[in-house]
Amino acid sequence: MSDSEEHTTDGRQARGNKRRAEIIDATLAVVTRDGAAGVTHRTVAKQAGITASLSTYYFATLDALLVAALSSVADTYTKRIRAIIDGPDDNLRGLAELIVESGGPGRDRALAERELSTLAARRPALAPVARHWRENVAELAATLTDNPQAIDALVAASDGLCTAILIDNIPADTDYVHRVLSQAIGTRRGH
Amino acid sequence: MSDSEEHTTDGRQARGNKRRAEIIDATLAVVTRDGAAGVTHRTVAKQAGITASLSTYYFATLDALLVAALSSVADTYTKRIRAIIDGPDDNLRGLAELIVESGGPGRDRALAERELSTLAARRPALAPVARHWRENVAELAATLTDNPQAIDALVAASDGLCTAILIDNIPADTDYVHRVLSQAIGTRRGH
DNA sequence: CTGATATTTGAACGATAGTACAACTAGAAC
DNA sequence: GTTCTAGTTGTACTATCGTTCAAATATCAG
Repeated sequence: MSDSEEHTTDGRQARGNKRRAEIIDATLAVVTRDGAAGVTHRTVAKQAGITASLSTYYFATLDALLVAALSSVADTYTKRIRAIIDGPDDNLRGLAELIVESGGPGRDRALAERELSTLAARRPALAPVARHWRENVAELAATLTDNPQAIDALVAASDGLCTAILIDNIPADTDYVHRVLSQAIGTRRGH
Repeated sequence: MSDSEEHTTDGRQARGNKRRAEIIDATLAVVTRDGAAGVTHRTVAKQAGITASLSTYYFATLDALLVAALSSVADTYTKRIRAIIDGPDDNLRGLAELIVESGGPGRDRALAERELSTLAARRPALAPVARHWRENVAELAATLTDNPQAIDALVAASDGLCTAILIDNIPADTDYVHRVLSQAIGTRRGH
């Protein structure tokens, strides 16, 4: 935020944006705890420590709220994956670390992303947002290989690994996840 | 059903089981249309052409109904995958065909399975059921390779591919899916 | 036939939801 | 200061929900 913006911005706009973000955070907390089905204006308001009227003031319909919250998760992932791609470290390992976060600090994010793609399966309008994650992972994969099948396999495996971690089907262990990803993309052969 | 069972079975039991199955089918239809969140005794009853009281008679709580419906999907997948393993054809291709069904005749089933695993991420009691799919696919993979990473990569990729098909991110095409699976398991090298 | 049991139906309760709306407060511009 | 606009609050409506319960009907066994 440049200085010029700071002096000309209506303070109420900033307040509104901050409040909007708080509501979205609260929504994601509710999604994590109760699933997308648990998101109501009242549950979110309570979680955010505000009145339900405020929630409806900022998000006119429950639908708008849900879409905004879930879309914000897609944005977060985009940023994270971009950072991995642009960073100095091994992209595949970075991806493995991101996936492993699904079992820890990134659990709410992973759950929300999952709710989004599940919702998108029934709501074509949401599909583009849901595809972001895949597109981002595909972009990262393209830095590792130019084989289309390998790229697609890595994208699919990444998704499946997140789910497996969410349901405690596999260990949230970076080395393990890295090995599976390597297998999928073809840089590791078991025998 | 053997003859002896037919002569000794209380007709009311059969009626009840049939009704129970109808209600579960209606539930899955509602899941497909509106998601798990759309499942209420009333919506299911309407879908099944019965009264809501009947729905609550057979499934005492909404939770019991949801769990039963989603679990039945896991059973269906188990049977299908078992049939592929036991069948005469190529297991990997059979798996590809099963995955491709997610975009067509098996869409409701795939959606329900997805709702189940999403629910299971928040409900540890459901996790064992949600893991069935994975365990079944892993068993099928074990007929193709004994490399643990390859097995895990195939399981993860299968899951991810189903999702991608559900959100129209990839073509529901058997050859394509088969190629990606082959890549993941390591039987195909791009170059 | 009677008594037991399974199935079916409808009414109703308390709770919660989405949403609408009006009044009030706060911030900004002139 | 006044006027406009954004933010905040509380009330209330209609609708739906999960669940409970009792009555009626159908099926089965003796």
